[in-house]
Amino acid sequence: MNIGEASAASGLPAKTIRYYEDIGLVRPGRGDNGYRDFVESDVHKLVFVARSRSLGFTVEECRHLLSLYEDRGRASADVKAMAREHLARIDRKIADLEGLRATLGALVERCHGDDRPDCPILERLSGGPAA
Amino acid sequence: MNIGEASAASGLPAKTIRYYEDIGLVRPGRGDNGYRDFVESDVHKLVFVARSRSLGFTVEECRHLLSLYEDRGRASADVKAMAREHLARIDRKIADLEGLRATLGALVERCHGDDRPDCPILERLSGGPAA
DNA sequence: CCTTGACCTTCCAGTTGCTGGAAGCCCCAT
DNA sequence: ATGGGGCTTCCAGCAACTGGAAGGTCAAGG
Repeated sequence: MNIGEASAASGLPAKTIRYYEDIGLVRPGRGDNGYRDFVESDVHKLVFVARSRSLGFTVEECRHLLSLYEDRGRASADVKAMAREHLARIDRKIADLEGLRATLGALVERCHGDDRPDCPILERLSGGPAA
Repeated sequence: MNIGEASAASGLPAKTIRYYEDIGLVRPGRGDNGYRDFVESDVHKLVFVARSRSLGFTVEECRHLLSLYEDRGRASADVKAMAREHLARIDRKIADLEGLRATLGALVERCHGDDRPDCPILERLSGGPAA
């Protein structure tokens, strides 16, 4: 199948699929006309990568997960370890964002937000105590 | 003062300060030797930008905040609106991450993580119902 | 047979926000 | 004058695509 169908089947833009080929995530065959030719297993891989990406794994992690997936004898412990690491990253990110949210939220609350020029947000950014 | 001192005073790497000059966030003067010459107000701006960035504003937003800050007659409503928008973005991001966390956390829980090859995480990535 | 339009190809550039490194001045102390 | 820092510029690269230009291919309609 052509890249357009592969795109429809996987939900990934054609551009992205070409990019994934560039970096060696998929290796579709080629027809006589030079068009890429995707078989079922290629599409399967694309879906796998799309799902992994949507869970926030980096492309390199996807590559790794893919290789684990294709290694029929691999241990699930490897996968679990990666997933756990990723989970920890997510938790850190959430914590960071919640800190931000608290700080910024407090500033927004204190800003009266009318047409007067004094503004606690700018004051804090400019010179107030950090954090 | 030289870029090194400005860096120490603002907490930003010299490289970053040069970059900020490149994109027009600061415009330090120059000495006869070609060295950048930062005055107090330049450092002040750098600190302002550093704080805004650390609150997660994009560089373009920092530029905007800076111009609002320098406009003595601006309305605090403008600032508040930007901050609120940013707050909404943060909230969306947190929600996304929490969704991820839930999905991935559930998968990790269900993965026994030993040396057997079957793994619910890979199964989900490969073909299970999409989140 | 020719044209039209959709689809495919490659390659180059741009995005965001820096960061690293190379090559080459400059300044100060010994 | 020599050494070691600090300063300058410019070029490249990170992630993960995305947009666009220039051109080849294919199927349908007239």
